[in-house]
Amino acid sequence: MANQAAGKGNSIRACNQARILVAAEAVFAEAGFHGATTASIAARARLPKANIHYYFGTKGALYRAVLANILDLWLGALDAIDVSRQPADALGDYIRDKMYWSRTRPNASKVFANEILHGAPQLGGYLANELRRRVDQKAAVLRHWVRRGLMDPVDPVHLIFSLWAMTQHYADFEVQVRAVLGRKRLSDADFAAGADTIVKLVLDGCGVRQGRAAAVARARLKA
Amino acid sequence: MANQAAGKGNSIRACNQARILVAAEAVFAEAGFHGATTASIAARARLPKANIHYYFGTKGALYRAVLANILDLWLGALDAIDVSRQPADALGDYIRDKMYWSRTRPNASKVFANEILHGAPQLGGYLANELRRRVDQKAAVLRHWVRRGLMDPVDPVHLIFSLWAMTQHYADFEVQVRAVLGRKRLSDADFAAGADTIVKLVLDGCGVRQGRAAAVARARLKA
DNA sequence: GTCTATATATGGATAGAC
DNA sequence: GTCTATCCATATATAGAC
Repeated sequence: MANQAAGKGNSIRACNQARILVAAEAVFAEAGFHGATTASIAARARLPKANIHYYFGTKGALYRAVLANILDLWLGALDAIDVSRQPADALGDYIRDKMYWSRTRPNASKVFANEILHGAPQLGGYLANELRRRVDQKAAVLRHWVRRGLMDPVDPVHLIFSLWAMTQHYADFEVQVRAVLGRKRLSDADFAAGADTIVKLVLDGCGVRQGRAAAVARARLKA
Repeated sequence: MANQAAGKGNSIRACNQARILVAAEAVFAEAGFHGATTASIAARARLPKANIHYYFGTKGALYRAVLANILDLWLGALDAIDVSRQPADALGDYIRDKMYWSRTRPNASKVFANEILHGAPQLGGYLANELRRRVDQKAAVLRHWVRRGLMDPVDPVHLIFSLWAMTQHYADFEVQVRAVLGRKRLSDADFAAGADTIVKLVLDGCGVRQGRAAAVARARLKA
């Protein structure tokens, strides 16, 4: 009887926790940490307010759980920038990947942006450690491509900042993008046009040599 | 007597209002609208809390006053993109101008970013009207340069989004930039390196023809 | 015109019934 | 394990003394 209750309880638990996390991400994205209320999160999750505290203890703990989910997403994205690949493919894929997340998970991007905007009180350690190390690795990859003559000498870390800025803009500043484009909702075509523009800016802006041009650059380096 | 009192009162009034506005911009930037408290704004302005309400009525009215100040700043920046100028100069100046504001008025940028991030409840009208019209004008200028062969065909509106995103990133995501660069404080040199990277990305990314190359492009168009 | 002291509302958190 | 009812801290706003 206890086991059955526990089994059923765990199932309800997992389901309710997931519902709360989804609702919380949306509410934190819309209103920020202080603007979000446990009542509004509960209402969106269609659960009584006390359940929020039952499952996550405090509003702060729930917020940290939402952030942890988002970091999992963010960590994977930089994988595209791999030294074994062609810079054009790697950078193009990374940009389109980030735009995919801006389109499909705008709330995740907004919660992250809000956290950074207000001084990263929860993520300070993550930025200074995991993220910094990861960016340093990817900067080394970009420097390698520069040395091999596959792209112009561009400051790799500032380039990465620009990649983040341009792609996340479509999630974080979505209201402004919609207003300026005169759209009620951003379409897939809008995101594609944005991605194309960013890819061209970055590939031409970094002087990325593709195909025959890359081969010529390699040959020149050997001579 | 009444005049003297009024004169003195107006002077104190102007001074206190200005102090409150400066303090409010900083607190709204750090904490967002809901996170900011009238008490913390008053403390930063070194005035009693009740003065905030005496001068601005409500917290919301004070917030709108801060936003209005920021829009004055923002409106001027796009002036650099003028049809009578060379695209390289215009785009370069615009980028360096925006970076200047990110460096010297990061709080203004953060308050604006926070407002947009959370759906622009106050600025929705401004975005759909003034800003949209202004972007449309500047997009026409960029299209003109494209037609004259001075730069590659690039979607002008998405290009403007990227310009905003890359430059404002250094104010809005300053904590992340600092953490990744391993700085306690961003130096003028850091901002200069960022600006140089963005200028190169944009000028080369848009295939902006300068000097002799521009003359060749013009000659080709005539032939 | 300035500021202290307070009214009122909201929201985070919890006790205790079911 | 779930939820109603309630406590208490915080924050906006104001009344009224100076």
